[in-house]
Amino acid sequence: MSVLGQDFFARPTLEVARDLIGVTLVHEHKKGKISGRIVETEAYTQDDPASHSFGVLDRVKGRLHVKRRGYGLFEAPGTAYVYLTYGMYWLFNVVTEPAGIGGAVLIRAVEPLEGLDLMRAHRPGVRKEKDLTNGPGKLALAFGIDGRFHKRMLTGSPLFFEDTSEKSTLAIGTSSRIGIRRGTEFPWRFFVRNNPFVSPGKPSDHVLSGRDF
DNA sequence: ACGAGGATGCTCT
DNA sequence: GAGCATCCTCGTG
Repeated sequence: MSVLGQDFFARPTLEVARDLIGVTLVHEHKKGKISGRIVETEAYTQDDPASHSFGVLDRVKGRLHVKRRGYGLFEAPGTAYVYLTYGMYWLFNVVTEPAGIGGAVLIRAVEPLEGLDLMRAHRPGVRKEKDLTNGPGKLALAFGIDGRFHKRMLTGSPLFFEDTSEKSTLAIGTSSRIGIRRGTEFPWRFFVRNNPFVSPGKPSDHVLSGRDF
């Protein structure tokens, strides 16, 4: 087991998204340790109409405007990009590529490993274990991740990624991404095949699988 | 199992 | 004012 450092994230976004499958997400929470195995991710790149970084550079004529949404995607690799969607749910991303290039990976689902009691406390009313973390908004709630983590470095405590040795045996599928209107033609969602902890959402182009890795 | 509809607030046009 | 990288509840089958 080893903690993933900046060099892991300073690579092409698609590679990072694929390689994060099987990695353990750890939050050393004040009330106890929470962890889960990542089973679903999505890649968002700079030249991607679905990404918050899309067109940001052009619209300000080459100069980044700090207040604009998407600015955080140009931060150093391994930085958290956390934002509120639908006015209610935090979505947790990790910034990829060298600093100055706007890419990130959305963590969409994990399989709970440690801190199930804390997850349940953060997700009152949830009955089945898989419903604790089988979606990007759900896992943020279960892990206690919110806007306070925006722009924080994810290469050490309290929130970080831990590599494991069992990854190579995982059957990884791909599809178009979920919940987007533009960029639906890109198969940039990665997930563990036949894993019950993957989110129930439908890919935006209604094609269930691309090629496998 | 699956689909429709509402919640809710920030960003951008 | 529209759109949003979502989730929950409540229908029907």
